[in-house]
Order: sequence, then structure tokens, then C-alpha cells
Amino acid sequence: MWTLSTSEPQIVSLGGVTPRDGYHHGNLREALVDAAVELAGTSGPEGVVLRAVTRHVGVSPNAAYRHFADREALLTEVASRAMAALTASMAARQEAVAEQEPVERAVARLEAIGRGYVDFALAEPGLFRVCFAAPPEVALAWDSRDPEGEEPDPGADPFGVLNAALDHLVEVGWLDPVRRPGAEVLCWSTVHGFATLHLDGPLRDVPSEEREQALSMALAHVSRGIGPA
Amino acid sequence: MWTLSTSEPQIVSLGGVTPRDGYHHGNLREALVDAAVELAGTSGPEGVVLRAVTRHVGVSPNAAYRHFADREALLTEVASRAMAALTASMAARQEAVAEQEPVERAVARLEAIGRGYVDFALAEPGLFRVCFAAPPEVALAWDSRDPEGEEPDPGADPFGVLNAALDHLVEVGWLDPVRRPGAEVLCWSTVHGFATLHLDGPLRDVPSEEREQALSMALAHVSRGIGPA
DNA sequence: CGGCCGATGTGGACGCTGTGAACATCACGA
DNA sequence: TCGTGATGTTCACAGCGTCCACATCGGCCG
Repeated sequence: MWTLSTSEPQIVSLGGVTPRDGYHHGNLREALVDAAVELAGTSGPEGVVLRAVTRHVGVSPNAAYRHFADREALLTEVASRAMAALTASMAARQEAVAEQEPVERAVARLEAIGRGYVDFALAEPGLFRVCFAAPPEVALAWDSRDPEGEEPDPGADPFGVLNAALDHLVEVGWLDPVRRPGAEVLCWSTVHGFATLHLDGPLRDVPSEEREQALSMALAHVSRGIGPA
Repeated sequence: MWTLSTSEPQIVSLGGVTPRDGYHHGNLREALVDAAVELAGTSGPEGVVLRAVTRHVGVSPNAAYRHFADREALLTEVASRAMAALTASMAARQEAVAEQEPVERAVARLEAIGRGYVDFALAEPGLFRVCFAAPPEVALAWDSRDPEGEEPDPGADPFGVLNAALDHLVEVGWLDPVRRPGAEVLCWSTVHGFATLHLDGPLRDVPSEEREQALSMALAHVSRGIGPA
């Protein structure tokens, strides 16, 4: 489906150096992030305990400080990984839409995006939480609108994927251009709220079957609220 | 507006005993919860640090363990206070609706509830977060459906307030009874998602004016998605 | 080829946290 | 009057993030 680790082996040999053959690790930063992602996946943000991460990699706690300013910085890195995975989940669902008729297809793709979002949240609750647990510059990663010189890739982050889908709905004539501004907030709010209510909220214990049905309703609700009368 | 503390003075005299006149406090439990609520309000769930709370009350850290099993239990208590305040915020907004025409009024009241929810989240971010930070039995407090012998008060928790408003929309003939089941999840998802995205999510930095406009859109969106074609 | 230097990892320490166990102090009932 | 149970204190421990001084390495310059 979507993948998280950038390098399969935890400890990678760089330049022919046997991993952890002595004092230096060789690829500590990546290894730390990998370990942190793993912990985050099972225990959420608070599972990313610096000492646990370093222990997992087999290195002293302070070694992390050669690569990250503090725990928060490591968590930020994890969040960016998690966000990429979330984006991938959305994109994957979107690509899987088989419908051919353009308008139907565009609508189906929007719903698929929402489904990918919720699916990821429920399948990887720990990682999903990380995305919303780091207050600092992570917020920027969510939003491809911040132009850092070059053109932002409209598909590199959740917001971009959603916006692209909505733009396309305008193109095919389904979404009234007048309604386009702000539509992404509406879609995202509903889907995000649905996910968090079922993850940490009062709806966390509803059986998955019932939840699935509610999700279909919610997605239809979004279309109904956004689309043509 | 809505109030949080059950007893104004931090240290209350019970039975004519001067507060903190010696070894025993007299009303430690309440004092601890009050202090915890205060900390939670300014710093969120992670601000509720046991030692800080007891320090604030002027008592040794372990004294708290005579009244709470652990930090989590104290946090749960804070969450229930916060939830009451949230409910009150929703109710207050609802009561303030001036519209007289029954149907219009019912719709306006639904929107008012949503507004009260978001308002509280943004006005009291720390307390709002506490509501979703304690995984254990707090979830029950959200949901008045758990019948503990007597009839649950449909207004004691956010879910109850929302459900009552939706039921009323059915009564006045605005909401199709067929659409009623599950409608509360749709409403709540949108409003909750809106709140959290603007609180901890990528939309945290949008100016309040713009946010207010988006909120109006979102509430209209909900009505449009729920109500008659 | 040798030596040095910056990058990287280690060890120890500090103050903070939540929490357990033993002890102190009080109010009240027999 | 004297326990006795409820309540608050003290001491202690392990785990946390983080700072500082030191150890160890690889690569570059002579």
C-alpha cells in the first residue's frame, strides 16, 4: 500500500562500511527516524521517547542530539513521514477509481480521497496522531501553499491532493466555481472530524461495519453539501 | 458565560474549619480539580502535571493519591468538567436564538449549537483538548446513551444536546425522518473537524475573520447536506 | 605517510516527572 | 480516653529530556 521507511535495512552500509562495526553508526539519522516511526506507529506521539528510540537503534541517548535539536525535532521528522504516508493512502484510493464517465469519475475520486484519509487514520492511528501532535513548522508541511521559490507539487501533501480533486470537479462542471472557494475546508472538516471522532472521540467503540456505513453516509453528505442542487 | 469551578474559593471551609489551618486540608479533592482545570485551561492536558497541581494547592505531591488513583484519574475529572463547560457553551448559544418561526428557529438552533461548539474550542483550547485526551471511561461521559438505571438527561452532554436539536428538526418537519439516523455523526464530524483543524491542524493560522466566514459556510453546508433538497 | 581536526558517539550528571511504602497527624466513635 | 480510619508527609526509585566534558573515528593537508 503506502510505505514508510526510506531504507529497508535499519542499519545501512554506506561506502562499504560494515554497519555498527565500531564507534560510529554510519547512518544514524535515518535509523533513528525509522525507529521513531515504528514506535509512533504502535504508541502514537507519546511513544516516541528519545531514550527508547536510541535504545532501539543500539546507541546512547545523547547520540540523537548530533542529528536533532531535541525530541520535538525528531517528532517533526516522523510527522513528515506520516504525512507522506497519509497522502499516499489518499492518492492510492483515488487512483483505484475505475469509473470512466468523467463527471462520475471526478466525484468518485473525491470520495475516494476521503475514504483514503479515514482509512489511514483508523489503520495507523499512531501515525495519524503524530500528524497533529507537533505544533511547530509541521503545519507548513500540511499546506503546499507556502511557496519556497519553486512551484509546490499539488499532490505532495493532503491539502494538495484534495485541492486538485476539487479543481477538477470545477473543470468537469460538477462543482459551481462560485462554491469552490472554501470547499476544501468543508470537505476536510467533515472527513477529519469523522476520523478523529472515531479514533479518540466518543465514537471510538462503534463496530467497524457500522462505522463503514456511517463513512459512506458522510462522504455522500459532503458531495450533497458541496455539489449541484 | 459558562462556569467551570464548583466552588469559588480554592480552599473552602467545611464545617467551620479554617482552610488549611493545619495538617488536613478539608476539601482537597475539589481544590485539586480546580487547580487542574486552571492548568489545563492554559496549557492543555499535558499542563496537568501532578506535582504542579499539588504545589499550586500547597500540598505534597502524594496527597493527590488519597483522592485519585493516578494522574489519569485526575485528568478524567478535569475532562468531565471541561465537557460540562462545552455543553454549556452549546446550550447558551442555542438559547440565545431569537427567531420565532418554528422551522427557522429549529434550524437556527442547530447552527447555534455548532457555533457554540467551535467557539468553545477556540476560546478554551486547553480545555477542549482535554475532552479528547483521556482515552478511558471519559468516552462514556460523551455519550448519554449508557443507561445507568435512570433516564439520561438529553442535555447533559454535547451528544445529547445535538441529538435533541436534530429530533426537534424532525418534529417540525424540516428533517426527513429517513435521514435522521446517523445525522448526528455528520453534523458533529463537520463541526468537530472544523474546530480541530483550526486548533491544532493546518488551518491554525488563518485569521479569525476569515475563519468566522468559513464557519458560517460550514454550518450552512451542514444544513444543506442534512436538510430537504 | 603522519598527524590533526571536525564530525560523531559516550558517560555522567541534573532536575524534572509519576508513583510506591512507611510514617505522621488529625477527627471521631466506642 | 483511647484507638482507628481517613488524610497528608517524607523518603525513595526509576525513567525522562537535556547539558557538558570526553572518546573515537574518518578524511584531509602537510
